[in-house]
Amino acid sequence: MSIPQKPKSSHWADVTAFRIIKEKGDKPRYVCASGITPSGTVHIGNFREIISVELVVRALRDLGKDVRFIYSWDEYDVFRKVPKNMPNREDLETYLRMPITMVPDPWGKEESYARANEKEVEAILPEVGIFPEYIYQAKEYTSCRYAEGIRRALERRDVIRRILDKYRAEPLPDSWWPVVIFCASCHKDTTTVEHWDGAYGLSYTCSSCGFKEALDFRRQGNVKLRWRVDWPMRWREEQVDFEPAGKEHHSDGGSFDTAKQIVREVYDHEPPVTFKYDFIGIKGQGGKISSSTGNVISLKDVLEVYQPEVVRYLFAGTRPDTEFAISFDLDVIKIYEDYDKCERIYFGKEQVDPKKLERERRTYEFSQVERAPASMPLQVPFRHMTTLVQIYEGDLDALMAQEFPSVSGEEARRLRRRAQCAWNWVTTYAPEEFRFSLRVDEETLEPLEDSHRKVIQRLYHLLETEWDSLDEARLGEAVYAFCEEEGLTAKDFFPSLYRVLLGKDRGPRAASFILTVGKEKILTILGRYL
RNA sequence: GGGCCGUUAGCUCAGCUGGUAGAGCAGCAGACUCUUAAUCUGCGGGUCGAAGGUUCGAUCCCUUCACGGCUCACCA
Repeated sequence: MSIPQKPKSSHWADVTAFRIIKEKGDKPRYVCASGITPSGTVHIGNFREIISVELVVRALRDLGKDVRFIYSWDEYDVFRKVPKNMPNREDLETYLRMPITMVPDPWGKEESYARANEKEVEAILPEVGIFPEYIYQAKEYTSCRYAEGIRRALERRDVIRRILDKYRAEPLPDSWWPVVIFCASCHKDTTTVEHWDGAYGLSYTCSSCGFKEALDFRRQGNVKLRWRVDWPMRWREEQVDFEPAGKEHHSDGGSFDTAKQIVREVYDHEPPVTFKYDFIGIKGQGGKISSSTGNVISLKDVLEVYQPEVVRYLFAGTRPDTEFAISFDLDVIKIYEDYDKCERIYFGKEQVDPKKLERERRTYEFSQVERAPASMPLQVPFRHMTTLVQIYEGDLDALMAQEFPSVSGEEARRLRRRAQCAWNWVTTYAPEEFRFSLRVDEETLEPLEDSHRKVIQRLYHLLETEWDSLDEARLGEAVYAFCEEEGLTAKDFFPSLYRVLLGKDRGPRAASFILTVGKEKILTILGRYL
């Protein structure tokens, strides 16, 4: 197609896309890769890798480029230890040293431990609009796809050793090989290479079961390259143009660094364009995650509180090399406000200086699961949503039907999702002051002094007769007037009102709250005090 | 020891194709005879870690230094 003169915007994903085209040249197709080892629950930190790639993929596609987006499950890897958050830990221990694809699923649903971890991710990525092509490395290895790559590594093992030794405290021993062999009999990696025939033949012995054999790795797939060699080999195999990596891989002597050297000196190929991404912290979560995932925060957990667009916004709006924390505390409200503001800017409802405009618009586009809506969706602030959702006691169907009867389609889906998140947040993470439940079905009466009861009664009559003409200000004034006439101050009275409505001394701003709750429910409750 | 990243208003941070700094919260003042991160309006001016350099001009580029943090030196 063509090589653009400058990035589409100053957004980091556009800048990276521009770099890829500039460094790799004008290609009919670009390969962007991501990958992790499913050796445990895939957490939100791992998610940063895949969404970072996805954003760059989008940026390239927005430039009219054809992109292959691959996600490698590096699952032909040894089961080293049993993670703390797994069930049936003792059973799992039997499988230590085997590839994680041969360890059973501790939940007993999937074909393997690796697959169970993979499935969880694959099932949820579509929710945030991410659709990579998955590559299962155990399948690739066991089908002997990488035989040539393995042979090359064996041939140049001295080169590899020299590269790795530059950074090691202890040089690799003479007996070191760039491969790991899983015993064909007991499946463990406790094997020692005895001999390499200079081509495709390897012989080994297993210290666990005593098994020994000579194999041809063009026909037998239990030989794999060690991580630091495997990565560069696959760069060439898939012709990868772009792949980011965590900061731990990016320092000198880190695996990305050595892979860069190995791909050049062993595989005669250029490394992909890259950047490093920082870790993700968690804030205000306080160990409230369900026991099924232990203390590991996964994308699923984040989606309980943040609607998909906002999750994307979090990552799209932060430079990858910056560490940030995902909050589960009061900051959630602020994050939603920021997203809504970005949305308003995108739709021209809020003015911002031209420099920021371009970036904000792009961030909004990148935040969308599919594409940006044609017109601005109805915005219901998260804070307000927490009130609504509690009035309806989590009944989202009723909430949607009664509060937003005219909203439909995608707009309704987003709103409903936000309502669900608000409910989850209120019930799980919000501070106690945020929670309430209307005493619609609670028949027990609060003991009230006469003057307080009188104000309640007068309020009842006012609401009954003039509901349709009341607004927040008028209602507020009226309540105050009633108090004064009964010789009460607002400060004295309001706790009673809240006890009557919610069974506690405090609650959301009274006037707007009453109007939001609705005539029927309010009169039901207040009517008990007539 | 190597590498990387920070150091900007009280706090949390934006600002990164160089043109003498912004936002939120806090704070202060006023409005509202209501209350949860509760409403409205106005205000506040920080040697942009330090010292050099490049430039007509640097928070933004280069060098050095000081703090703080992360990471590799085992595996993946």
